[in-house]
Amino acid sequence: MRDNLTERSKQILEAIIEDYIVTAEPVGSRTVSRQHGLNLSPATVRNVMADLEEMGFLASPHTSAGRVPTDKAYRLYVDSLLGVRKVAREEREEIRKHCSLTGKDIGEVLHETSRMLSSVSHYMGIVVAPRFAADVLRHLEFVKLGGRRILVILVSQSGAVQNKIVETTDDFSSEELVRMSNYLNELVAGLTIAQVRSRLLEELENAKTRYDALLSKALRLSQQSLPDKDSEVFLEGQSNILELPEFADVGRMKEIFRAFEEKGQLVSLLDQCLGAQGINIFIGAESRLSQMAGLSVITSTYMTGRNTLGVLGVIGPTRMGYAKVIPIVDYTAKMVSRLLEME
Amino acid sequence: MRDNLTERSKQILEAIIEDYIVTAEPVGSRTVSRQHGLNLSPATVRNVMADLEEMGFLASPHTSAGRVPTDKAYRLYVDSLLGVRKVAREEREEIRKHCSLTGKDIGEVLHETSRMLSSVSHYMGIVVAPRFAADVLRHLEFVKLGGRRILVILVSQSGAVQNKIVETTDDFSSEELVRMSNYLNELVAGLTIAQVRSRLLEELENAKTRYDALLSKALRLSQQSLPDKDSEVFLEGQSNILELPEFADVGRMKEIFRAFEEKGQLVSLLDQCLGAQGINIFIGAESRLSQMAGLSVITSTYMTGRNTLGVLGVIGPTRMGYAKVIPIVDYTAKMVSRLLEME
DNA sequence: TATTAGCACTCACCATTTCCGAGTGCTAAT
DNA sequence: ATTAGCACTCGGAAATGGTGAGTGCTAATA
Repeated sequence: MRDNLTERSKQILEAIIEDYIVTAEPVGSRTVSRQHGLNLSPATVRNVMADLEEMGFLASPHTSAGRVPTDKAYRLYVDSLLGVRKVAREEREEIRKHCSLTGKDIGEVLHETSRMLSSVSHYMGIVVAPRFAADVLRHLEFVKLGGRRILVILVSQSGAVQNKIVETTDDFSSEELVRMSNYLNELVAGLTIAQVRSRLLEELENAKTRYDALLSKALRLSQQSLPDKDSEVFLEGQSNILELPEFADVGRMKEIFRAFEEKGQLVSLLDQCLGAQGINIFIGAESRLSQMAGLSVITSTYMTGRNTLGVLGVIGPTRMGYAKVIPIVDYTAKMVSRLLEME
Repeated sequence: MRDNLTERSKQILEAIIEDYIVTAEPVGSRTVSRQHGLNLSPATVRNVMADLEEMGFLASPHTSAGRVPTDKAYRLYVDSLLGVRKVAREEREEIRKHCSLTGKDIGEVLHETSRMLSSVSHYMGIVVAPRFAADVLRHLEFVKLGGRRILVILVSQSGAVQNKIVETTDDFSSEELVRMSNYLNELVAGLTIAQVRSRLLEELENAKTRYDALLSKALRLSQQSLPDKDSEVFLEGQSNILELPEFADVGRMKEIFRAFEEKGQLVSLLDQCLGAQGINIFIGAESRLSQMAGLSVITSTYMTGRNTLGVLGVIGPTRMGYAKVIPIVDYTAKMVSRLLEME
């Protein structure tokens, strides 16, 4: 038996995967031969299964258990076996009805999206907020707080807001602050936050401004508030995966929760998807993170125009209901994109 | 034996509690008689223990196990047995070094505080952000986003920022938006957000503004953006409690995580502490929440001047290291208060 | 009278054993 | 090429028995 699979073995593999997805139990030859249309005796199925195991698509936990699909099997499954399904009507409803902007801020919208993804998929929903630094600065404002504290507010094109408190040595008047922000708004109009950063540096060197004390202070002030915080991640529905039998073991559980508490790794994993547009799937150990063993991630990017903003998706067990979840993620990404469109 | 405890039985109870706090194992009479200064035979200790059990301070999991302190025992312990300790030097260090404001926003500061509480205490840290509505509005601003979308930015006295996207039917020019915000800033100067709300309504009725289309639109616009979101909660260190032996059971685990995913209940529990200044302790079932069985909460309020802002604290098992954690929470609350002071 | 030693008893916990059946791989028959 | 038949494997549940920490009671002791 060569490495290319016959039609039949594909069908059997698919049957095993689909059975395992719902039962989470090793699948035996009887089961396959019985429930699925293909009329084959258990013995025949066993032969095929032995081949599939040799090719690395199946594994047996021990001699007298059934077979379990490997990551390789899931990969094949999502790449070629899986028929593309549409989003079910109720799911579509639930996604749609959550889409509204008025009265919320961007963060809230993304947070809710993550919650929605988790509740529709019954796994974990994850949304990575746009990198602020990559966005175009729309508006900048200084607000005087008590004492020597100044609040710097940055608004990006897409409506994201960042604010930072800065403590100054000088005591600026409100009028000075207004003048400063007018000056700066003009200086940086239309630049991305990242560009603003270098623009400020340039300007600091500039002979003209060097002799205007107020302006150069303004430059310094805004510079202090530019360091970007790490991108926000919204991860919801962690309790959903507590229900899964494969994580009933407390040790495994701990490991996963520890991993998710440190959002950084998660971000760098999902950042890899930023480049590739559309649906992206990591199965189990494919991502190099050992903590992801047994977990799969389905992501898609959301964007305005041709500008990719961020990544959203669902994290579940490798035996996730791909056929159902993939369309959900896809549809959600599209809806969020449309929602954030600021023509 | 009447309900008032002799000095000796108090000592024994204390010994049992403290032993149980570190071991998480039922404490037997041998153990008590051996390690603690009071020279008593196991038999004597047993007699006392039997009394304490009858009085409801101890419970036996089963005949041949030691005794376990009840919630009532912990209550007595924190109220009268426990000597007030100071914060250890290293802990104080760790708390202090985290206290800085520059380059962060309020949310970030509180989030970090929660993380810090969890890492210092080794339980969960929790911080409830100030109710925005109770704070005085400092500044209000409209920023035009693409299309018919307007971003409303509200800045409170204490430096908290809320922003909301509002979709309008009219297409305002930037100049109009500036005029509108000037008008409104003047109108609501010095009022709390809650007061602003009613002030806006009043003004909408007002004859003067009724005939100025722009102004009345401004009023409606800002009104739309006032509905407060539920107060933010920062809960960190959930994985810490995964380590605790009493939650090794998966069922218990699930329950707790489910409870914490729904932050609402947590908030309403902690809101009860807003009134009472200073340290506040809930032990196990004292809070009416069934999910809190086995958990205790130590909280304190943080404030600027005599204005209570919010609540922060630590959530741990009932057998928490009270002697260590209480001072930590107390000290942290003071530091955060000082940090947010905006003279 | 308060404390303590002694002792019989209880019961969770651990390790061991036993048993069962689902599932396999092989071989021979179709 | 497929399938029936069969011996074999091995995890997991249930039954068994021993161990020891801990108890409550009683009688001796200071």
